[in-house]
Amino acid sequence: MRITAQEEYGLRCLLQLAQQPEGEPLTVREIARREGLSAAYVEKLLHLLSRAGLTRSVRGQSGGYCLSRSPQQISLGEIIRALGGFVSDAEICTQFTGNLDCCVHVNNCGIRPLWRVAFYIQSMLDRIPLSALLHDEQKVERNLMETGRSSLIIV
Amino acid sequence: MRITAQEEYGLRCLLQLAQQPEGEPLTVREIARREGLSAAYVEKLLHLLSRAGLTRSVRGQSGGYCLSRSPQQISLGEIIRALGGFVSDAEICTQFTGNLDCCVHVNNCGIRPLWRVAFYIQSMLDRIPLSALLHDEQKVERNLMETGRSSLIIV
DNA sequence: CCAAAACCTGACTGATTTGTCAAGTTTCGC
DNA sequence: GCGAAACTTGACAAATCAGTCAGGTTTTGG
Repeated sequence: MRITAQEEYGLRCLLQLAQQPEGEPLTVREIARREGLSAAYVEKLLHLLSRAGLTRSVRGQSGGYCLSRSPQQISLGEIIRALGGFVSDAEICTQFTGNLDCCVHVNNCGIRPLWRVAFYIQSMLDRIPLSALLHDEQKVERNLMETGRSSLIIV
Repeated sequence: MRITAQEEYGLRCLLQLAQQPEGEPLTVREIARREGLSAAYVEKLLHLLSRAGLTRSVRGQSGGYCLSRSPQQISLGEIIRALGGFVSDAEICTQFTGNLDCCVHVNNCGIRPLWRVAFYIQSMLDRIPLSALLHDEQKVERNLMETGRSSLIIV
């Protein structure tokens, strides 16, 4: 249960784009410079994010990448999923690697409640917009810790 | 952001031990049989859990493994940490793999709020005891979904 | 006392994930 | 046009993780 490198760096790239004035693309090279990553890696991450519909590329000499929606309209959940993401409901108990043909606990699976916890976490992240991370740190943290489950949207 | 195989299978082993009558050890071979895993793998997992203080081994001919505390006193957070776990606060921004000497955003790091989200998730799991997963599935799910953040302890 | 049953441990292999490289294609300024 | 600057893409190498193996040590029943 950890945030992968790909998720972290992909999110950093998006945060750079989110700070950009609307409609002005940022080049891969510039993002790479600002984040201290290789241009090749940033390209790979942005390509992943573009395929997921979160970013838009502008080709040609004065091209670069933009967010395809405003930071308010992109959730952390979407981003995490685009970058390698959560296991989906359909995969549960089908990806079993043990040496039985199927999950031993088909009927009242002891592990399934754990998946429910995972989905709960996911739904929490679905309600936090990218814009929430742009604000001042203390404010974000305060909001996150004080608000209850149903008001996790930080804005 | 995914639950690793090690976390899932380790938790399964613990759930087997949790179903055992107090003080009666369960052998690795029996757990392996019930979960459809290899004995070698179960040994590895239980060894990890023992080093974290969650299980206790009894050597010798009629030995096996027990939980070292009751299922009520072991939290999912502890288990996940024992099995490979969360990044800890101290590691943040020191494990940066980019080509700059340190994190570009030292002062008001755009990524740190994401870590806060991770810690929030962790504190949520710290409040869910292993015993919560022993109950009937529907009940667990209902409890999880209906209760607010401050009452996530399912019992 | 000794053999069987159990745990203990570190090395090893295969699979997956990370991150790089290289050779494209597209666009635009001049 | 044409070359520079940008995105596109697939193959690849390195690092990490999952799971196995082999050879221990400890305990106990007979």
